[in-house]
Amino acid sequence: MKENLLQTPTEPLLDYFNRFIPLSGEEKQLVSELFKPRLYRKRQYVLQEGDICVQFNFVVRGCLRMYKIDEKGNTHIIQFTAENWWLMDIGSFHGKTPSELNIDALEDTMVFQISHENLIELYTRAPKFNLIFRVLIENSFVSLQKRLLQNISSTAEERYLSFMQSYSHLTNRLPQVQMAAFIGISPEFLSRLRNKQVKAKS
Amino acid sequence: MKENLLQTPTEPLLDYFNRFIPLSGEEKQLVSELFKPRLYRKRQYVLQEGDICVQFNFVVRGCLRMYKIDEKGNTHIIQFTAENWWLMDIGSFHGKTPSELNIDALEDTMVFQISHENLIELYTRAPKFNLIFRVLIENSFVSLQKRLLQNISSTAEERYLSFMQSYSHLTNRLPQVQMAAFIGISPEFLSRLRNKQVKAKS
DNA sequence: AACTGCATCAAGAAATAACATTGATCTGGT
DNA sequence: ACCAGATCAATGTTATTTCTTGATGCAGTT
Repeated sequence: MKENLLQTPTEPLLDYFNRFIPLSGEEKQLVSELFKPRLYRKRQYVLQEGDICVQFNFVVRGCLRMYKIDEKGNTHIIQFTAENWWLMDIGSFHGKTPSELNIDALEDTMVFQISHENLIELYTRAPKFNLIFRVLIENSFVSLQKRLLQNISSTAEERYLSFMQSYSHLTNRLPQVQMAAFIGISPEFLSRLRNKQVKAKS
Repeated sequence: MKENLLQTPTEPLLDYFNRFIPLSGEEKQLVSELFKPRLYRKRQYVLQEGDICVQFNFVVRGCLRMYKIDEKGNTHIIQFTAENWWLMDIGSFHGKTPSELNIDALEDTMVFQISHENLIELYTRAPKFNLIFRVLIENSFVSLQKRLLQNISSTAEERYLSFMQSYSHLTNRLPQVQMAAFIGISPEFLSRLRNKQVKAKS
């Protein structure tokens, strides 16, 4: 019957920032005030197509996915986000426009969220965060570009191998259907690829 | 990979109102405009402690539960809501104050929701709904009172038996853990009670 | 025309998670 | 000392999710 949770202080988040640049007491205080904890359960939507993305999310534990569903009903995963990473639909968040993407939880997931409004306040009252978030975005940008390149230049098998390398921390946590939707192949074909790998090794 | 849904018209809701008091075409129109369909999957939150309850929910199919988690982490279920019933945290809804309660789905559940704002509009443009919702609330109030009385005056076994009677339509649909949390006993003890009943009958 | 790289569909198998039962032991109130 | 009920741990039982496999199809190569 224990279903309690959510009573968590902002520590993991503060630790995260601190590893970036040490924060002053005041800044910590600000973070604690402006970020709100929230629990999403497996399969729960964090953002649904058509809604405006109004929260910037930091995952404390669990795992989220951001994806698009095409006209045929197929799911294409843009990003997995597990512990100590950020996620939102930047376009929708900054443009305040309806999102074409969905975000939902692959596991029970605890996040800290900051609203657009509060983020602006954070920037104003502690300009240091401009730097922090700039670096964050730059990192994300780089890995996005890398992935794009990967994608347009490789076969399914190559993409699979590369995924296994880059996401080694997630590969035994994610269902294969989800990996397939990330790599861009059918789950059945992924199953066959893995099979082949195993056989090749013996 | 098909994850589409939600294309339902407002019919079940209109039927429901119609059985109460026949609606005019205009009123039907209003209902269709102001209530929005929404699908919650099993275990998804409809309302989370600390949020303001901004929607009045009518369950079309599936089942919701409203509950409180106490300091020890124990869950106490206030209400189950299945087909053709209403659910929300009235206090939070009207007072626009953060709720102390949670609502989540015990099955995949389809609801029609009306926001506070739109409900006011509904009352203004079709005063007949004042009557309808008054009667609704009165009914709920009566059964709540009944339950309270039950609760303070009976042993676990009596409460169990009474539950089985009053909720006969739900008893083979709800997991026993949930019934236990409603009746206010441990799931183990509920299991023993049932066992006893079975034996008593033979 | 045949071959390669993938998709789709359907059916089972395997793994995991949710739920239920049972025994043992404990507790607070009569 | 007894009763109503809790708690803990182990085990059994379903369901649900995930994975694999075979059959078949199709669009581009070769």
